[in-house]
Amino acid sequence: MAAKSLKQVKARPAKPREAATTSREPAAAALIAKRIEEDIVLGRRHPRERLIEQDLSDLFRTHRGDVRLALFELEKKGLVERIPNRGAMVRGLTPLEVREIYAVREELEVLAVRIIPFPVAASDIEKLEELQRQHAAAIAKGEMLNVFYSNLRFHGALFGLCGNACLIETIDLLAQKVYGIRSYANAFPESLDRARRDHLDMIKALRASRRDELIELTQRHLKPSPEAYIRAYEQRFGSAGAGGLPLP
Amino acid sequence: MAAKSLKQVKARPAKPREAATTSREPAAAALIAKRIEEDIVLGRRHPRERLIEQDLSDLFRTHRGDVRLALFELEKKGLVERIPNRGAMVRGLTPLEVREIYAVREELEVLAVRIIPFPVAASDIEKLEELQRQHAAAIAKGEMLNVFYSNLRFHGALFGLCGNACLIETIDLLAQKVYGIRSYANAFPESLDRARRDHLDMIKALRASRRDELIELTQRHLKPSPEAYIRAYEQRFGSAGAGGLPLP
DNA sequence: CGCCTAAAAATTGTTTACAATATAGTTTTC
DNA sequence: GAAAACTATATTGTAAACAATTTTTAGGCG
Repeated sequence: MAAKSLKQVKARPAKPREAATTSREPAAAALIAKRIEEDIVLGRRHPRERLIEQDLSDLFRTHRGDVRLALFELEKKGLVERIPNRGAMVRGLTPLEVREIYAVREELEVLAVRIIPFPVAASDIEKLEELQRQHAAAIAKGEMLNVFYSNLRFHGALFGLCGNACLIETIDLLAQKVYGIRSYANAFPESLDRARRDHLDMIKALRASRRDELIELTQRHLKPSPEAYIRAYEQRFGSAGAGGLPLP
Repeated sequence: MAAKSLKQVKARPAKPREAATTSREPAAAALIAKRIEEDIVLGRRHPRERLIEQDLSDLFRTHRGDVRLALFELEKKGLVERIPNRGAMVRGLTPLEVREIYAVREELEVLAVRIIPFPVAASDIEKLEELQRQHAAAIAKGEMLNVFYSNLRFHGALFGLCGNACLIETIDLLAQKVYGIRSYANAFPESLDRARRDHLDMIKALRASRRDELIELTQRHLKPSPEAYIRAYEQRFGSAGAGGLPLP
C-alpha cells in the first residue's frame, strides 16, 4: 500500500475523462512486436529460430524492457513460444492447429458477412475498390510487404462493414495467428492472382447485394493458404497422422 | 556460488530440442494478472479505479517489471485501460460493447455445441456432473470466488467436448472480457440458482443427445448477465442512446 | 473570487547493474 | 575412450536508480 497517498478515485466534476482520447503512439513495445511479426510473415525468421532479447534491443535501438514486453505479447498471440529462463523462439504451427484456426476463422468471417447491412453505401464500396487497386498494384510490382498490408486493409474494411467491433477484433486476432503461414501460399504467383480476383468478385457481390455469393466467396478465399501450408509441412516432415477435420 | 552438485539434471547428452515441451509455471506476471482480474470480477476493484505499479508491486511482493507486464496483458484483454505516461485503470464496459461481446459469444458457444460429437462418453458426463456439484455447493455456501471458478470449470469442460482447441481458446478469451460484469447478475440469488438449474438441464440434454435443446439452453444461459449489467448501467447513468442490437 | 502560472509531488518510462539459470565446452575419473 | 563433474559463457530474470511526464498543490495577478 502507498504510505501517504490514498486518493485513488478523484471525482472531478468539471474534467470529463472522455476528453482524454489521446490516441497516443502505439507504445513502442507494440511497434517492436509488429516488426518481429512482419519478419515472421515474410519468412525472414523461420520456426525454431531463437529470439534473443539483447540482440533485438540492439536491432530496434531500444531497451530490453520493451523487447521483453513485445515477446510476451507475441507469445500470447501464439506467434512465438517462450520457455522460462530459456528464451523465446519463432513458433511453428502444426497442421492440426492450422486446420482448427481456419475452421473458426471461416465461421467468424461468414458470420460477419451474414450481418453486413445491405445495401452497402456507395462510399464504402469505393473505399474497397481503392484498397483493391492498391492490393493489385502491390502484386504487380512484387512488393510482398505491401501485398501483405494492402490485403490486410482490404479485409479490415470488408469485415468492418458488419459493425460489431468485438467480432472484427476477434477476426483480426485469428488472422494474426496465421500471418506466418501465408508466405507458403504467396510463394505461387497464381495464388496471389486468385486472391486478387476473389477481391474483385467480392466487391461485385457486395454491390449487387448478393449475400449468398459473398458468403461462398469468403469461404473459398480462405482455402488456399492452409492447404499450401499443410502440403509443404507434410512434404517436409512426412504426413503421418494428419487426418481429421475439426469442423464438419 | 555453485554449492549444489546434484542439482544438475541434464539428462540430454546431445540436443533434442523437440523434447523441451516442458510446460513450466505460469510466469509470475500471468499470476499477477490473474489476481487483479479476480479483484475486478468480485467487484473489489471498480471501474475507473487507478492501478498503480508500485502499489501493486508491494501488494504482490514482486518488482514493477512483472506488474507492468501484467498490466499490459490486462490491457490487451480489455480489462484495464492504459494511457501512456498516465497509468492504468479498471475499465468499464459500455452497454454497446457488452451487447457486441455477448452476441459473438453466443455464436461461438452455439458453434461449439453444434460440433460436439454425439453421443458423449459416459466419463465426460460424469466429469460434468462432478463440476456441477462443486458449482452448486459453492452457491449454497455463498463462496463467490468458488462459484466463479467452478462455473468456469464447468463451461470449460462442456465446450472442451467440441475438440477444436482454437475455438475453445477464443470462447475463453471473450468470456474473460466480461468477467467483471458477472457480479451484477450474481448479486441476485435467483440468478445463481437459475444458472445452477441451467447446468443440470444441459447435462440432461447432453446425456440424451438432444442437440437442439442444448443449443437453446446455451443461448438462454447467456442472457441474464448482460441484461442485469445494462439495467444497472442505465439506472446509474441514464439510458440515453442505448438501443441497437449488433447482431440480428 | 476565479484564473493563470510555477513549484512540488507522484507516477510512469528508461537505463544500468547484478543475480539466477541454462547451455556449451573442458577436464577429470573410471 | 566415454561418461560424469566442473568451468566458462550466454541469456534470462530481478532489482535499484535515474529521467521524463503528468497531476496536484500553492501562490500571485487580474
